[in-house]
Amino acid sequence: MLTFHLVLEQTLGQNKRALQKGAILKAEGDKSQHRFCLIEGWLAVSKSLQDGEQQILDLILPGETYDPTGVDGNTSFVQIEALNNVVVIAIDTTTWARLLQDNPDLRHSEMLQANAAQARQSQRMLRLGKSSAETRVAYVLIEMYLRVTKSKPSEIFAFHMPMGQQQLADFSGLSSVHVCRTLRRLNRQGIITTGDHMDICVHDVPALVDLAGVDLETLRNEIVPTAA
Amino acid sequence: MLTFHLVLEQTLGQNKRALQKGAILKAEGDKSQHRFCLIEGWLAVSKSLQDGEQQILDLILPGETYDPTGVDGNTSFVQIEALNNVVVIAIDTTTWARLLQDNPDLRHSEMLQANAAQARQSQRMLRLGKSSAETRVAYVLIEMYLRVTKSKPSEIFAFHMPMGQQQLADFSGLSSVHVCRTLRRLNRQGIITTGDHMDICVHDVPALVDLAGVDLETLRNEIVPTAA
DNA sequence: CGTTCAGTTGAGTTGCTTCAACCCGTGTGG
DNA sequence: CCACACGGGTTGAAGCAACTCAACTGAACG
Repeated sequence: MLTFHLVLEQTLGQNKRALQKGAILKAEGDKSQHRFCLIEGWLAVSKSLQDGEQQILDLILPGETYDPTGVDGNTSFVQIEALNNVVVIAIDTTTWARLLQDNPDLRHSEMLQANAAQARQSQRMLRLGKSSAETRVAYVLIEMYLRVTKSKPSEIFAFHMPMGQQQLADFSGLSSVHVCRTLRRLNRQGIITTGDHMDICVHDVPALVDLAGVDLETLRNEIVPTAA
Repeated sequence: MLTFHLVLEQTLGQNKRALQKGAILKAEGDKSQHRFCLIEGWLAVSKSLQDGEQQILDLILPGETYDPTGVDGNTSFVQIEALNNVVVIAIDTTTWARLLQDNPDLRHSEMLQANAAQARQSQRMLRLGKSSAETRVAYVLIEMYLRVTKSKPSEIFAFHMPMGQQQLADFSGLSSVHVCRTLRRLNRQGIITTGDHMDICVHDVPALVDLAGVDLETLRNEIVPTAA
């Protein structure tokens, strides 16, 4: 991951773009496709039905990359939104390919990243299809907990998610009202406390892990690419 | 796709394996990872909760490939099951990498394939999170219709899915009972007819497409890699 | 001080699930 | 050849989890 930052900052620092919270990411160049490399802030990748309902497919954290290109190599079928103020580097795909070619470490780390993303998506899909609201919310909290604290000492059980309850709802496939209730219930049971604007503090990790229906270490290996 | 078959048959025909309906695919070699290339039959990639509930994440059709490798490059976090009698070729990952290296066409087609798979998964996730049972079932039917008939003349509106209602339920995130009801309703409305063991015949494509909440041609471009 | 917007809570509704019974085609053993 | 069990699909009845609608709160902001 460090490698990643260094390489990019050095070679492509000039392509850096800062975007306000709520901004929609679009490739700027006319037709050329881009891969987005996130330096700061969070992105949400989402897709929506014609009736306006949207589902957040994945969240992207600093140090990760994303390419919204569709099959036809032209249209993008997803929407990317900045959840807070972000800094991204947009690299057109041919340049990116060259970078990968030249830098085995980057190639390796990107592969791990892709595998992890796939695993996360599978986990969420499983819960979307077969789990209760409580499990879905608990799982999202655990996943984000693991991803946020991946490099930090693991005694910290508090983190911040820059998103509202509506967005958490769009991520976990629930209504915002029900997300609220569920969060409140977890609060009352003393499992977590929620602070200003999605500051999450997990008090009872085992309980939350249990609700989420996961094994913490197994999930970490599956989902967080650092370890490998 | 044809390229794909030819290349593989020629170079790796000896690794072919035939498996009975219901068999679980496992890498056979001790520790080495494999990519599975499906020649005949259908595969289901699934994941399950500890309580036994399982979600089918994707279906794999002849001509497609799948690599179940997890982040740690060791454990697989998904299960692969043969939905009917299948023939697969298992290629260990280093050989596969060499194949990709040497064969630009294969590389290209695999990239399209991967994009399409990603797009399909996004579509399903969207519906899993935000849609009614009717929409989910209709979408699955449309998706499989497009994938099955991709190369065939598009006047054929009938196809076969080698899976039971329980499996369709695991795929669409519903109970088997409700899948049954939904299918029955579509029958009564004259939109489809279901025959022996999941023979699907679509009579009113526009209606089904409408229920699924998609545009047929847009979806085809997004999901079926042949066109590009 | 009024407006706005996210979060919270209650009340009522509904879509899907669960449970259970039943049907029917297939296979199997007496 | 019949009897029987078995598994998948079908249908009804009842329950419940999550949704919608709507009202209220409180913080943020002009």
